[in-house]
Order: sequence, then structure tokens, then C-alpha cells
Amino acid sequence: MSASPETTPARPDAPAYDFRTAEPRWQRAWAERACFEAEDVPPQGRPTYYVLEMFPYPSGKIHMGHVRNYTLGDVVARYKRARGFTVLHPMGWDAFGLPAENAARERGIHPATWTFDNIAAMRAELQRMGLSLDWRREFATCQPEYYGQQQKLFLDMLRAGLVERRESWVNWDPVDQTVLANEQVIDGRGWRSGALVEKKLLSQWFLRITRYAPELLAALDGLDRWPERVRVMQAKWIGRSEGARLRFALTDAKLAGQDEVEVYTTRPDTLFGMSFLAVAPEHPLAARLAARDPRAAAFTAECRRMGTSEAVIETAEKRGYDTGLFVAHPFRPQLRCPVWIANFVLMDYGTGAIFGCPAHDQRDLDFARAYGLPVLPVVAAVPADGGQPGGPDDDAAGAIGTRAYDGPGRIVNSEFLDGLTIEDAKRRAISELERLGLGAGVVNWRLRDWGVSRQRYWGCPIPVIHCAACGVVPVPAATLPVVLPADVTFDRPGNPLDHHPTWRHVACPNCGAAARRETDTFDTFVDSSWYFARFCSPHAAEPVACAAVDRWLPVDQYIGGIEHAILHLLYARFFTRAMQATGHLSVEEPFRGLFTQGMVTHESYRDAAGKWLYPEEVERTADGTPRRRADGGAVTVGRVEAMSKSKRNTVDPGAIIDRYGADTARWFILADNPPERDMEWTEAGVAGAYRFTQRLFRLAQGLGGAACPEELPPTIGAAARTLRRATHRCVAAVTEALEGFAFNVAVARLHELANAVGEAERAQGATADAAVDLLWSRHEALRTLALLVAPMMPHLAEEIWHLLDPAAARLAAEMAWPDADPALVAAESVTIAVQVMGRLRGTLEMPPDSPEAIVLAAAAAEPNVARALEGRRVVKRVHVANRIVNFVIAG
RNA sequence: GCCCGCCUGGCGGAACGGCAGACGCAGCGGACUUAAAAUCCGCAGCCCAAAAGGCAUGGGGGUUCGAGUCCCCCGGCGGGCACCA
Repeated sequence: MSASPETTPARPDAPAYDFRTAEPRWQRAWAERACFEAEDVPPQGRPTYYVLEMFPYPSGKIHMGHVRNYTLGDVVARYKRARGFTVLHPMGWDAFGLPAENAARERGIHPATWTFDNIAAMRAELQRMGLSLDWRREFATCQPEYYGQQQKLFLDMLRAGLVERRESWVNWDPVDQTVLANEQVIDGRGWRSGALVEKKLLSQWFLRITRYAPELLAALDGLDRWPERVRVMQAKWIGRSEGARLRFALTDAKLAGQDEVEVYTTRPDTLFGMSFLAVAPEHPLAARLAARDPRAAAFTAECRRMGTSEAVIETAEKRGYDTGLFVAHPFRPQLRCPVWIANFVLMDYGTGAIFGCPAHDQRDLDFARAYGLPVLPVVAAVPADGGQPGGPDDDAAGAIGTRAYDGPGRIVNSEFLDGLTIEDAKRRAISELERLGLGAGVVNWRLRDWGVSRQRYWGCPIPVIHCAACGVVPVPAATLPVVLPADVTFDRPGNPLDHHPTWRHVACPNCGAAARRETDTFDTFVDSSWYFARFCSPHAAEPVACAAVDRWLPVDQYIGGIEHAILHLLYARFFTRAMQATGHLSVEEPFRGLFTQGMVTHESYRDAAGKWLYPEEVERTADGTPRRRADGGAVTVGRVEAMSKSKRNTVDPGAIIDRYGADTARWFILADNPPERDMEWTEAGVAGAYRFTQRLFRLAQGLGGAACPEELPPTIGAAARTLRRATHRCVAAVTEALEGFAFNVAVARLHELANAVGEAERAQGATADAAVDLLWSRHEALRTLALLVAPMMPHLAEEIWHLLDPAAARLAAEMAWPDADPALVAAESVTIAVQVMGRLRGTLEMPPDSPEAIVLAAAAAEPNVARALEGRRVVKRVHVANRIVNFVIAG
């Protein structure tokens, strides 16, 4: 683009703002004056504000998503600081995880070396952005100083009964050779590796998050500064439901090896519509049958391989195996229903067994149709006319085709439930089950306990020892941290800790016998579940120092991607409660305010051969046709989508900062659109932002170094008053916009003020004299502009601040937020729209709050309005003060 | 399939139920320049020669003096979850 700074020679009379020297200079000034450092325990009497952006995984380079995230947080931090808050704004590294091990396997670099090299590179890039961070608090989760404290927390939770070791069906990732929590399986694939997941039985460590399910759900209501949709997603994830557990007696206990099957249902009202019972392939009953029936074994084995991704491709693929067993119906003991093993029944939800009511559940219906099972309607839709249900036109009454009916209605064909509503029938059915001793009403949760074991090296060691005699023995607190051994090899799959010659061989702390150290490490979500608390006292000898954490927590404003809406945020909420239960802190909720930003997107490009091209490989001809820069080859412009390495539609923040500076990058990101939406990164947009930085600087230079007159002159001319009003209205508008995260609106208002300053500059030039009132007003406007722009473009703000007053004792970053003078913000006159029958026919300029009679008279007298009213009878006059008049006419 | 968003000029977007399109990007015209770039100024939703007027916030209804905004139906786009009984 022609707007590139390289091709913009500095004009001799107006040297351009040189961000290359200015940005590092101001960054040094902030550091020297410790502008962004906060005390662990800040002094009482001043309000505190904790701003936190989700800390990054140290992949090696920052990407535009980071730039957006940290810019948003920095605006908040700088703004709140100017508003008088003592601000905590830390940064650290989510430094454990698989990519480091992959690098070790692929390139022979030690995970620690790889990680710390990446951290150094990314820290340098973040520092170039000019973020107002307290770098003294920086830590990486892979440092023993951090994860050792995490081990303490774990042992406290173990003591408090919040940890459990149990055998369970888990998702096995064959590529990563590790277990994934159910929440981490996406479409049957590992959320990190993408490998198809298999089911496997393994001993695992679990954190008992389910114990907090009711509280985690109830407390969502209090999170009024969270996005509604995040709360909804969490509520659905926790998944409270009311239903019944009931036991079905098997009619041939000898064959089955057990005499009953327990089922959970949310629809006990449809029990009379039952035509089969189905258990999950992992159900104990299925396992017993498989042990003696080769065909049952073949079916369950097939289900295990299949995972869940099949269902996406083949929606109608309901598979089952008829066990030949039967259960008795609880209300009609003479009725026998067949027992199936079915691939759509989940072992982890409810009891792993269901009763099938095909008429009123789509999955059950699909299954029944596939295997020729009966369909017995028991809910009749109530006709809209309020007549009797089950009339001739009512297809829900008898005729179920391929659509199950799950709407409202009345119960039919169900003996003692007949005629009841669904809700009444549920209650009645449950009380009958209770009377018969066959079941009870229960509340069920979808949320499962959090499996935290990982068979990996690059994670926090789980601090326990397995002793043949004593069982599981916690590592004594005095010997913590359990430090990862550095000398490991990655020449074979699986966990290097298992292959280490000595590390796992230890004496039992209890009996002294030879014992084995736990070689599982924690899920990295554990690391990120309490880092926000550690930031309050990052060097404390305990996990958190109470005095600090109680002063700072909860985080006032947390900012990050929507992709963490469920897992990370839910785990952090759980961890906070668990830390409270173990006496580490006293808050319940970690994040008072949450903001979820949109993604950064970019056009994608392919050459004639279909190969993806990076944006910098593409240029535009004069008529806008894209072509390959190297050889002019044809280029197809693809969709605008999230930046990704595979599509090569990425833009490197480092290159942008080199070329335009950090302020330009920050400004464009804020200006383009509302921060919660996806933004499109465009070259033209950055160039525009760059031009604005130069323009602001030139406006400040336009004062030509003229000192600001000491006092506001007693007489203020029209031009000066116009500018002063623009200045103060801008303060009010920008303040309101920043409070509401409407950064793009703040940018628009700042453009307007810049335009007003430009006009004033010309007005002053036209008078050809130093009109002192105007000069003073321009100083005021530019001073204000510098402070208002400072949260967003901090370096340029300092540069302008310094230019206006080279002797200033304080930096712009140290100044208080400007106050708007209400007298100047108030309108001098208002434009009132005049409508006839709701259609605009004219406008009036009036003093604010003019008496209604005068406004109405003036409105009716407006020529265009008068023409529209001519010969008509006005039946109603609507007057909204300072806004609108609407005449309603007859006919 | 279920749930949640979103839909406004060429583009990003603005708009307590009250003048739709602020501000910017791209565009066009002008000034400056030998010329271009940069810069500065101005124009700009669509129809109509213009005025007047009409049409315009995905489509259709409704509530209201007045709807981009509230309600109902439909369509499209995006996202989340998914055999969750």
C-alpha cells in the first residue's frame, strides 16, 4: 500500500511522528517510574481493580488474537488506573502442555528449553505492545515455584475428600497415548491431537466437581457481568434435570447374572408407552452377556471402536443387539419388555440404561423402527381449540410415523395416569413407583467428575506414592515440590516418566518399603484453574497469601476467547470453591466480570494450483485484481475466516508493529468493530489507523510550540466555544463508551474531536492572529485528546503530552482521567424533528426545554409541515421534549 | 435434531421506542504539486433532472402517534452442544 511509512518521506516542515524511537522511549519511562506496579496488599482507602486477560500458551509467537485480547485488557487497565483505581494487571504463561513434548519428539529439543525460549520471544513481543503490565508478577506454570504450590492444593483437596481415584471408562487418545476427559473429546476426537478416541478402562484421578454442581449452577444467576450466552452454555453443561430412578426386574436372573436393571428417566409419565429397555455397551449387564455370548461381545466391541463420530455422518444409524432377556413392566408386571444393548445409550449419563418409549422420544422411535419394536402412544396433543384430545384430526393421538411427539398434551392409554397433564403424570408415576418400592424421584446432573490424570511428561506431577502395603500415600508436604526430572528421553511413545530409570522408585513415606511414585501428571486445565489467584502474591511460600488474595479477588474484569466459555471457566469456578473449602481464600466466584472477544479474521488466498498463500504473498493491481507478488500469477480470494496456519491467512503482529508501530495496531483493532464480534484484519484498515496517528501528532504540532496561555481568557469567541463544547462532550462520550466496552464508538468520538481541532486550527489561521481564547481552547482540546486516547494509544499520547508541555512533571500514564464540564456538555440548542402521521416533514432549532406551546406553534408554522396539515384536522399532538413533535391528523 | 447469537449503504459499523446511516474504510470531485504520492477541503443510501415526494435496517404480519429497536411467523448466516433419556 502506498500509505506505507517507508514510502512516506517526512516533510521538512512537519516531521512525522517517529514511533520507532518514541515507543521504546516511553516504555522505558513507564518502567523507570514503575507506573504499573501494584502492591500485593494495596493500601486501604483506594479502590482496587483487577484486570486479567487469559494468559497465553507459549507457542513461540504472539498472534493477532493475543494482540486483540491484550489490547482490550490494557485499555481497561489504563482507563481504570486513570479513574483512580489501584490496578492489578499481571501476565504469565500457561506453560505446560503437549506441544512442548511434540517439539521434543520431533526436533530433539528439551520441553523446558523449548518452552523458556518461546516465553522469552513472546515476552519481548508483548513488551513491544506497550502493555501496562506489572511484569514483576510474571510466572510460568512449569516452574516448580508454581506447580509445587499446586501440588499442595491438590493434597489439601485430597484431605478434604475432593479427590478420588477410581477405575472408569475413559477416552483413550491413541496418538497422545493419554486419557481425555469426556469434555475434551470433540466429535469423537481428542481436542488437541484430533485422533479418533477409543474407550478404555483405566485407573484415574478425579476432582469431584460434581459435588459443587448445584452451587455452580445456582451461582450463575449472580454473575450479572458475564455474557448471557456463557451462562446459558454453562448451565446446559451442568445439566440439571428432574426425573426418576427405577428398577426393572429381569425375568431370568440366572441368565443375566443379576436380577434387576436400574434406569434413569425424565419422562416417567410415558412408562405405559415403554416397548423395550436398552443398556449402554459399557454397562455391566452388557459386559456379563459379552462374557458368554460371542455375538454380544462382537457388538459391544464394535461400539467401543465406533466412538461418537459415526453418528454425525450417519444420523439414522441406531444399532442394537437383542439380548433375549426381558424385564417386567413396573405397573403391568405381566407385561414383558425385551432388553437390548444399544449404541445410543450413554454409560456416563444417568445409570447407563434407559427404557424406550418410541412414541415420545425421537431416538427411541428411530431405534424401534429399525428393529420392528412396538410404538405405543401415551400422550395426546391437546387441540388448539381446547376440545377433547385425541380427536379425528389429531395425528399425535394414535398415528406416530417417523416423528416422535414430545410436545404438551394429556396422558392416554395409561390406566391411572389417563387424563393427567405431563407434569401431573410425572408426579403421579413417581409416587406410584415409590409406593411400589421400585423407584424414586431424583435430580440428575449431566456434569461429570473431572478426570485430571494425564500420561505425559510435560505437566505437574501428581504428588502421591503407591505403596504395596499402605496403598496411596500423599507425598509429605516437607518434601514438596515433586520436581519433574530433567533427564528424560522421548524416543518411544507413552509417558517418559514411566521410562525414567530412577525417578519413580521411592521409599514409602509411611512404612519405608520400596514404593512407586505416581507418574501421571495433571491436565493443564488444573494449572489455569487458579493462576489468577497466584498472581495476587506470586512469590508467596504458600499457594496464595490470604491478605493479598482477599484484597484483589475476585477478578473485576476477565477477558478472553469464547472458546473457554465452558471448560476453563467452569474448572476455575470449581477450583475457587475448593480453595475456599480448604482455607486458602474466602471468595466463591473467581471472575466478577467476563468479556468474551471475537476472533480476528482475514481473507484467504489460493493460487491457480489451489495452494494457500500468505497475505504478504498477494498484491493488488491498480483495478484491485489480486495477483501473486512473486510472478503476477492468478489468485483466488476465498472467504474471510478465522486466521489459521493451515489457511495461511495469518498476519504476524511483529511485522505489523515493525511497520506501523504498536499504537497503530492497537488503534485499528479497537476501531474496526465492537470487540465481542469477529473483526476482519485488512491492510487498508491498518493504513487508515496509521494515518490517524500521524494526523493527531500533526495537530499537536500545529500549535507550533506555542505555550498555553496561563488563564482561560474572560471572553470566549464562537470558534473557541465550539471547540470547548466538542472537547467536553467528547470526554463524556468516550467515558461512557469505555465503560460499556464500546471501544469502536470511543474511537469515532475521538475522530470527531480531532476534526474539531483541525477546524479550530484553520479558524485560527484565518484570523491571522493569536486569538488567545482559541489558542487556549486548542491546548485544552489537545491535552484532553492525549489523555482520552492514552488507554488506546499510550505511546502517542505520551508524545503529544510531552509536546504540549515539555516540562510536565507527570507522564500521561500518571494523569487522572479528564472531567467533563456539565455546562459545556449540555446542548445550547436542540434539533426537534417534526412529523405528520409519523413521517418527517421538517426540523426545528430550539433552545433546550422550550415550553411545549411554543414548540408546537413553531412546528405547525414550519412551511413544509403547514402544507401537510393544510385542510386537515389535527386530532393529537405528540411532543417529546427536545426530540420530536408528531401531529396526528384525522382521516 | 436441540440451544444461542446475528442480519442496517460498496465495506466495518452508529443510533435512551423519537431526524436511520454518526465515525471510519473504499470511492468521486477540488486545492496544493511540473506531475504523482502524501496532506488539506468537499460530495456521497436508492429512485427522480432538481425541488417536492417516494422507497429503504433479510422477508411477512402485529403493537404504537411513531419500530433498526418490542411481539409473532418465515428465511439466511454464524456459533455451541449432540445419540444427555
